[in-house]
Amino acid sequence: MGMGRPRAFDADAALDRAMDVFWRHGYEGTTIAQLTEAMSINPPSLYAAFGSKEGLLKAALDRYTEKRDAWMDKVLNAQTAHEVAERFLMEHADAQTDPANPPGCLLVQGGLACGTGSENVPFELAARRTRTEDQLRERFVRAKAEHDLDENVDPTTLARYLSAVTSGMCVMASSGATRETLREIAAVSLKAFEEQTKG
Amino acid sequence: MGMGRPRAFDADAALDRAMDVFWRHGYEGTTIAQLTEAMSINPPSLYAAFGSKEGLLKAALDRYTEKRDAWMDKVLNAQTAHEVAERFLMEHADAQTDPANPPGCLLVQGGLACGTGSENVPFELAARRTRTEDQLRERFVRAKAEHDLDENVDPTTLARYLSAVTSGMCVMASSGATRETLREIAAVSLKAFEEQTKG
DNA sequence: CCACATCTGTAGCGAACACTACAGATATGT
DNA sequence: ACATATCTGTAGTGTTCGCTACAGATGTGG
Repeated sequence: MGMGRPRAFDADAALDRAMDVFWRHGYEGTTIAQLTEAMSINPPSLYAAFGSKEGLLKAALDRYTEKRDAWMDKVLNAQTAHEVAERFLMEHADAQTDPANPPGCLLVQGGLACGTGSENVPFELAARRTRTEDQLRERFVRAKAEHDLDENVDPTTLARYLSAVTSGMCVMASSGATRETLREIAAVSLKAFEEQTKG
Repeated sequence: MGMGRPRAFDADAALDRAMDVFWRHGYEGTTIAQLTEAMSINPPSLYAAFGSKEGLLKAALDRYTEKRDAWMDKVLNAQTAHEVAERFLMEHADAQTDPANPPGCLLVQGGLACGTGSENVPFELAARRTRTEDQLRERFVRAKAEHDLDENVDPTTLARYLSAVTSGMCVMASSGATRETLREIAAVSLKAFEEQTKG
């Protein structure tokens, strides 16, 4: 018994293309026709590989998360909590205005509110955002253990604050905010972080 | 010559219903069927009154902006710039978690990224967000003239920062953040504001 | 070289979409 | 009371949506 005809396209490259479309148009604003064209495959290939439109999104999100984890490693490996916050904010400002990608972040532009039948999509995106928040919190917990952060600092609050600011930057990036504008916001936020970690 | 049969529904009440649907499902996630059911009218009445789905959204946004302006007046009439920022942040935390409305804010949940043919929608929402930002900036310009804010403070930066934070709060509200969580974020942001206005 | 398993491309499926034609209802102005 | 103008409800329109049946292509294992 044979093993069948091999796939004629690279799944990861195709996912990168799909990611871009979802990112630019949101989940519900994206059509299968746009996806198949961007991925240079036909619908049956898409459905054989990913199951459904939502399955494709999840696969794209998995790939997005992979890349993001690698990126977060760089951020989290900074020496101090302050430097973690600084890198996190500034790298976000740059990433969200990187001309190689659509503005903002897939986890926000992908869809905050969806229609009946796609209720799972905002939930899925939120779970990935929470992941980042958790990674930050864990890092700040460690910083407390290392006496890098003060005793009375709440890692959860810090992580939530940074997460909120970068999500807000996504919204502004989607309406054309420049890299400089986002960096300005990041700089102000960093001062808040400093102030918070002193008190 | 007669003036025709009068409209049998209240347009403003219908707009409030439409607003809720757009807010909860986003522009593209909302169907005409959902709208007509929520508004308790039939499609021809909707189209006679508002022209199109996008026309209805704009009318709903106009009504939303009206209410928001009244709300912003209360905020902007605070005595000091610091109190303006405090009210703005805290009222946002409360409004975005008001059980009477869907979580977040129509201007964000409505749709950051839309499909081909609806490119105008994110633009329209962004314009309304910019309006709020402009109102804040003008208020901070005044605060500078009144020597309430220091000479070297940039009103644009302050307004952008507050706008970014509240937009970020919208994202978090959409994934179930509680009022207390948002207030915590608002409190941290306010410290940033204080720090920024000192330096 | 052959049986088989899987992929590819064409072509199109039913359902849901935004939107509207039309006929009847209900007001106004004279 | 009557002509007119606009609204309402029913019942659709054409289009696009996500998705798939099917036949031919292309590989593997024996």
